Amino acid sequence: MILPVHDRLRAHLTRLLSALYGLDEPSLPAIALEYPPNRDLGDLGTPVAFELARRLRKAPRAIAQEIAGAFGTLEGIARVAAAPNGYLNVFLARPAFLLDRLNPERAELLAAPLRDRFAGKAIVEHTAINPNKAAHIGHLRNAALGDTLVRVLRFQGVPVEVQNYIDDTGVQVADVVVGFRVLEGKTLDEIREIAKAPRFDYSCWDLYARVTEWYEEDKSRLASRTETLHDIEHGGNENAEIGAFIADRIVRCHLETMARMNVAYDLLTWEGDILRLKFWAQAFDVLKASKAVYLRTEGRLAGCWVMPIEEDDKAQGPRPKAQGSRDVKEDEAVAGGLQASGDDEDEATEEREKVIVRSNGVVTYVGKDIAYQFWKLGLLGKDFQYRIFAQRPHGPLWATCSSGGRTDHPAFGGAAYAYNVIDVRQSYLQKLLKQALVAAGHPEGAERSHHFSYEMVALSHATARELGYAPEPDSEEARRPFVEVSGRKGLGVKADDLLDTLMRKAAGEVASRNPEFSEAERERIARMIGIAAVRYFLVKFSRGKVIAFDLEEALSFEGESGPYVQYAVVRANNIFQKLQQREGLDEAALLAALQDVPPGELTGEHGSHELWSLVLEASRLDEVVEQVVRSLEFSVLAKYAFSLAQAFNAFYHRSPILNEEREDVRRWRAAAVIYLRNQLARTLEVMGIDVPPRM
RNA sequence: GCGCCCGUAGCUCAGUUGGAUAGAGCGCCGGACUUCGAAUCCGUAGGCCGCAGGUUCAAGUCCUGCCGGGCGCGCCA
Repeated sequence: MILPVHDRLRAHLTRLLSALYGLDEPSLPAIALEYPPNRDLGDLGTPVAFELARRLRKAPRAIAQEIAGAFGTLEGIARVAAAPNGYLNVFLARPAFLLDRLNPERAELLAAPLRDRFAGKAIVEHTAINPNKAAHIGHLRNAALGDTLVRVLRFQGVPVEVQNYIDDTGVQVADVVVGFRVLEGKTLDEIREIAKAPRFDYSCWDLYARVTEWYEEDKSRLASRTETLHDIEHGGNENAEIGAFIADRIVRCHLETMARMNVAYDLLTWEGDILRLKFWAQAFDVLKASKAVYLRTEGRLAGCWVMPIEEDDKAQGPRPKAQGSRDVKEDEAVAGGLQASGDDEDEATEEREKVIVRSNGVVTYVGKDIAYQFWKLGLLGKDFQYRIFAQRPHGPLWATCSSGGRTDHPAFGGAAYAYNVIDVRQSYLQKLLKQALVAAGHPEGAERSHHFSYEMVALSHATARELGYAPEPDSEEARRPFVEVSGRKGLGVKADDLLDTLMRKAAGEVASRNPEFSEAERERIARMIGIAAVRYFLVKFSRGKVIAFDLEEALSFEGESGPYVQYAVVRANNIFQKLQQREGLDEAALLAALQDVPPGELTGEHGSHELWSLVLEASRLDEVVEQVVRSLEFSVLAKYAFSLAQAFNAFYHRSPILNEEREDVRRWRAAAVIYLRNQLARTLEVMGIDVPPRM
């Protein structure tokens, strides 16, 4: 870890600057720390002298020299130097730096001061797939980002509660119910039978596409959707029972899929429970009391409870589009109110308002979400009941329920921070959520609510073609850079298909290199490699970028990929296996004797800083994680893992470790590689990627 | 119309508290396996960082305007 060094150095420089120039701390510039382009210049550097130049009326170089001259001594710092261009560069005490980090007790001491920076629990909500069909590649992006967020927060010591929101009462479930009952004429018992076959979610995927087609052939058929939806909302009838059954089974399929990706949850929150437990009524009281919403008595919104939308956004001309839940836009509206009235020009001057409760008394989607968000932050004054949804090796998976819950559940909700991992198309709604919090007198709640937004996954033309989809040669679709996924049309790469393909390919690669492996061993390792490939792929792009998913590219195990990083760790591990075999020397024994070995290889006396560069770079994981949490940009983490692996591979190729003849050199190299391997494995863990024993 | 996002090498993308010489993968071309594993490594070629202004000691990064593309804006969810 490098952050303790940053902190110590900043504190020292701050004291130094105020003593040297009589500047009081608040007026000091922030001390930026960076890494000089090469280790000859230094290990850390700061341009602080540039910032002070004007104020002190001195040349940056002179300031840097003064600081260097007055620097004194600081634990862990070997020396400082003023560069001719004005940078102040710092050289670390290299052997101590590495030894500290290889000693668990010392490392613990170093990390301790950074531990208590975060107070309170964070809730991360992710995945939230409509429980009516199989998960697809877009859902995998959500889960991979969400789960990585969970892992980086936990890395920092933040207690995290992972929630998966299940929209069991929405149109999409209703559509599949219509499919089974009306198109297929099935009863609940028959559906139960169908669901016993593997991959029930796949059958629903196809059925859902067929229902959509069926609606399109004759719009009057949408009446059965409306009727079914009504039944589901009210409960106590066969449609509701079927809907509940389907949602339950599909959620179990989704959980299996996500488990394959090393993704797990603490709690499933069901929309049905939010309705049944009248969370909304509670939130509504709060909003009314704080005047955040009010009843419209005239105009076209007469009879609606509305929330004023502040800010400059005077959007008009609504364009009909999406429907669905968290994973909205994949299913475009097929019918029903497709024509916007478009005759409200005369009301252009009217203040913008968002309807929260319709004139018929039914709450909108935003309303339910507001109630949920209030609960997440402990501002609702109401709680769910809880049941155990499934048993897992590491403990039960809990789900909300409306009655008959258990008393021995952990405390859920009431978090200090809430992260909602939902794609960018929901930005508007997420903004309203924060506004509602502010309006209800909880600005700090809004502060602590984060919409983790990301762009969608589309398909490359090549991959769409492979799936049997070819746009009209001269159409607009054909000219676009990618093809949009559509649950409605059933066009998309199913998550399990992708995972199957990846693991099959990985198994082939493993078999060709390790023919002696048992089938079980091969499959186990292939699984780890497959996961590494998808998870790395989904996280390496910045979140604001549309991924044009290309199967061939995702299947690559070479170059910048998850398996590349795994390979580096596996090779490093092999070195130490050999060390044990050849010399009977284990890692602990090797490290124990290190203190007395001349450290020339590490300090650069042998003419190269390469080994030290590896150590320094490997130590930056905590800094990278901090940057990742600050920016919520995980591509940084992926690039870090890759560049570290790359640096190791290059080093490994050039410099013998076990076969090095000079004893001291061999030992320091081995020590540095141990540290690098530990850090790289840790980095992979934060990305949800395992390290195979061999590959 | 208004808001948000994207525009960097042939392709796909990093570069997200403004800092020292703009990077990687893929692809192309050429090299390295009797050595700790070639899922690897080394080398060559490839750039008005969309355009134009501005701020700054310093701009791919911040500000303004424009161009091109995507998304969003409902008594849907």
